[in-house]
This record gives sequence, C-alpha cells and structure tokens, in this order.
Amino acid sequence: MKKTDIGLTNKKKENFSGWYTEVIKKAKLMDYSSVSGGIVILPNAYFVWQKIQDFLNKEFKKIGVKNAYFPSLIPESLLKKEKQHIKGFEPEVAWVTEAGKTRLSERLAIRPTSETIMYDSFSKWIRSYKDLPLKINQWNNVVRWEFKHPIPFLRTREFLWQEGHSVFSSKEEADKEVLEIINLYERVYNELLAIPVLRGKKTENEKFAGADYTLSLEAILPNKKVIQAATSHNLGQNFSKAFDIVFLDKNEKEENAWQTSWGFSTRSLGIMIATHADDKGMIFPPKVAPIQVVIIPIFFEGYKNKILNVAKKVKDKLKEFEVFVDDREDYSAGWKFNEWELKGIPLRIEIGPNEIKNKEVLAVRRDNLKKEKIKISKLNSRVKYLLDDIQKELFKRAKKDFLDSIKRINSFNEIKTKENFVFEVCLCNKISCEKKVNNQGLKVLILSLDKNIFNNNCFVCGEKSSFVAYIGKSY
RNA sequence: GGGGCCAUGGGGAAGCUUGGUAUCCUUCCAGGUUUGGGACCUGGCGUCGUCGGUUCAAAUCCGGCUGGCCCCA
Repeated sequence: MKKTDIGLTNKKKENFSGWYTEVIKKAKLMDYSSVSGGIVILPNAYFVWQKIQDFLNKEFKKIGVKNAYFPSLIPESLLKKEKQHIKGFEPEVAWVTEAGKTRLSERLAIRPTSETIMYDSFSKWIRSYKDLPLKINQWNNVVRWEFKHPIPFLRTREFLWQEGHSVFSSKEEADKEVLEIINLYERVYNELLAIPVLRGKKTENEKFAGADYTLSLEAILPNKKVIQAATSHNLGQNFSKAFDIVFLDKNEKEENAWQTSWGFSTRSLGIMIATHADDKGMIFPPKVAPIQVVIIPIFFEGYKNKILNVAKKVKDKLKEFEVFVDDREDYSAGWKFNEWELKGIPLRIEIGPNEIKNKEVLAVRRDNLKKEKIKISKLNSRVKYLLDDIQKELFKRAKKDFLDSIKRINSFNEIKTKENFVFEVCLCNKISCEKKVNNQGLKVLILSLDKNIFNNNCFVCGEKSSFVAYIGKSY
C-alpha cells in the first residue's frame, strides 16, 4: 500500500476544518443525518458524554441539585413572557404549528432552552422562604436554528446538554452559585477532558438574553478561533418578576426570588476532539476513553492458542480498566495498529512470541508512540501509571498550544475598542490566578494593550483589577 | 446577511466541456495462504443525492429541492 493512503489525508495545521471532519468521520465519532445541522452521535463519542454526565451528576448531588424532566414543547405565550429573553432567542426558534391535519390554536416552540416552561412551574411550587433554595437540573436536547453552516458537535441545530436552574431567597446566594458552577465546569474541562479554558464574564452584548450577567468558559481551537465552552447565568429577578415567582420571607413580606441558570453541552466533545486529535487520528484522554487499553495478539503459526490465552490473562489482570482484545485473525497486526491509532485508544498492548518467552508485554502509548516492555507481574500498576501520564501529557500539550494561541490572537491586534469585546477575563486573585496557564498567557496579552481602555473593577469582588478581553474569531 | 464550490458503489477519485448505458483504488462478502507498522491469490456484491424537463437516448445539458464545504461581513 502507498504511504499516502495511511492515516488522514488532511493535516491539522494546514486545513483545520477538512482535518476535523475527517477525524470525526473516520474515528467513528459521528455521522451526518439527513437533517441539516442534526448529527448522529456515535457510541464512541456518546461514551464520553456519559462520563461527563456521571461526573456532573455526582457533583450536583453534593450541592443539592436534583434531576427532573420538563416537556420539550413550550407554548408561545410562555416563551414571550420575559422581553429580553424572547428578543434574544426569537430568530432561531423552531415552531410546531400543526398536529396531524389540525392547526394548533397556539403554536409551540421546540425549546431553545427551558427557563420559561420551568419557571411557569416554579411559580406554582414556591410560596415560602422554606421552599428555597430550589435546585433543578435536566439532561435534554434543545433546538436552536442557526443559519450559519453547521459544524459537527461545535455548532449543530440540535444538541444535548444539561441545564440547571436554581432559585434563591437572596442575591448573594445566586452570585455565589454562578461562580461555583463555572468552577465546576472548568474542572470537567481540566480534569476529565484535559483542556485548558479561560474563565470570565461575557460583555453586555454577549450575555444570555434575560440575564443580569453571564460567566463563561472560553476555549481556543487549533485554528485560533475562540469558542464558548460553558456558561453560568445570574438571572437576577428578571424572570421571577415576569413569571411571578414570589415567596414570603420570615417577616411575612412578599419578595421576588433570585435565580440562576447554567449549561454544559455536547459542544465540549467537539472541543475535545479538535484539541487532542493529531494527523494520525483521534486521541482520547484516558479518563473518558471508551476503550483505554487495546490488546493486540500477534499470531504466529503454532503460537495462536498460547498467545490468546496470555491475552486473556492480561485482560483479567487489567479488570479495573476498559480493555478490548482485538483477536480478529483476518487483519494483519500492522493494519490493527493503524486502526486503533485512528480511533484514538490511549494505550496499546502487543503480545507475541517474544513477550511470552520473557513473561512481558509491549506497551505503546498513543500520545507519543513510545514503546515500553512491561513485566506481566507489574502490569496493573504500570498501566495505571501510563494512563495517568498520558492524561497529564495531553493536558500539558494542550496548555502549550493554548498559550501559543493567546500570543497569536494578541498579535492579530483586533482589539481596539471595548465595543468589540465578547468576553472579559478577570486577573483578580480571587478567581483566575491560581491557574498558572491563565496567568502566563494573559500577561503576554495584557502587555501590548492600552491599559486605560482595559482597566476595570473585578466583577466579583469589586476591587480595581485588570480585565482583558479578546475577540479573535469566535465560533 | 453577501459570495463561491461540491454531491458518481461503504470510503476516495476519473468520466461531464463535445449525451450512446461507467472506470480505477480501497473497503465489504466467500474460500485459501498469512499476521512484530496498513499482506497476498481466486471469485463475488454494488449504478451516478433527489424530483422534474429536454432527447430516440442523460452521470453528462437545463430547472427545482435536499445535503455537505469554504470565504467575506
């Protein structure tokens, strides 16, 4: 076979969108459906989504968030109750107008987000301060009919997410929660997906329609475009006024409740793929890999059964990991190596006659293709170490690209006036500064900016501190 | 919002200008020899996104629709 036929035809650095599409198709992460902007999320990608769900559900439980489910159709009258909200979403709402041959008396929106339908219920449920706080989350799909061309995972007209909605009796509690949630989302990116993100606040033009303010995470794609990675909104009393969510406080006084809403979507899968995959194909961070270790028996005449037996034993030793034995006999070993590299499995273990002789296996890591012989007696602990190390290495690599990108974006010199902002990053110690990656990158950015334009007060603590914003080219 | 490109078997391409019933690579299926970086032999499946028009005849020409991609605001 010709060398050019091996692996991907597009290069990550030369043709990002061609490369991205090729990776997700060939690694079997998604398939196109016959609805424009609607994709099929295939099992390998959906596995990652389930890992994210597991993580978030566990954390939600700790802070008293409960899962529930609300209808996907929202009556027009409800959707229009909060003025800023409908103004922001109206252009991209899809409507149901008929059932069978009957025209509906009121058209129904397919939810672009669920504030309105949920808060209609909340107003019935909440009577007293004793009913608060109320924290409800739902895992669902939403439809936002964007007219920009869809990009699998990154911009689709239907996507999966979780949307959390909390109601509090004071502004302070709401302020505290939006920050707490954005920190939680950052942990999903850092700890599970091994992706660095910037944390900050959206500008007035970019904030959620109907919110007082929006905190967000922004990631940077390999093509240097900035992309919103998750958001957490403080809704103030805007919706509680529109939906009449009132409670009696301890002094028997009626008061409007304070609300927040926050979401994390399957766009994160696209950011993960774009960040870690390379010119050989996908690379899964080990913590979310559908298969963490693939075992490839190398068959030789007379050794077949022996090798299969050892492969089985090795698999049993690695019970705590997701392991797959590729014992297909009609594919050559080389073919399998390439296929599993394309699919992004973090660690490959080869077992052949040499290994059997020496009671060891040959391990090859996907991130740098380094090979290493491991004694079978030490297998479990070494595999654990290697998977951890791959996770760390991917994060380290992503951070390096992240900083390079920030320098590049900075050099674009597109930021001239405050009106161009989409996003502000606070350098206040209380929020972002424990992350060295943010510090370093932003220092570079800030040096070349006009400090008179960019100085501001911290949006959380109110102290004088520097804000930085960039537009780059955002998705 | 404005402009451009593309659609041929599971994947990738040629054929289209000048209409004559489709070719190559790969995959897939069956059998056999193989397996340490995409093995080989033999045989086999598969019909031009979709709807309509022109024509004796359409992958090819014309129009609508659907889907995909890119660039600029």
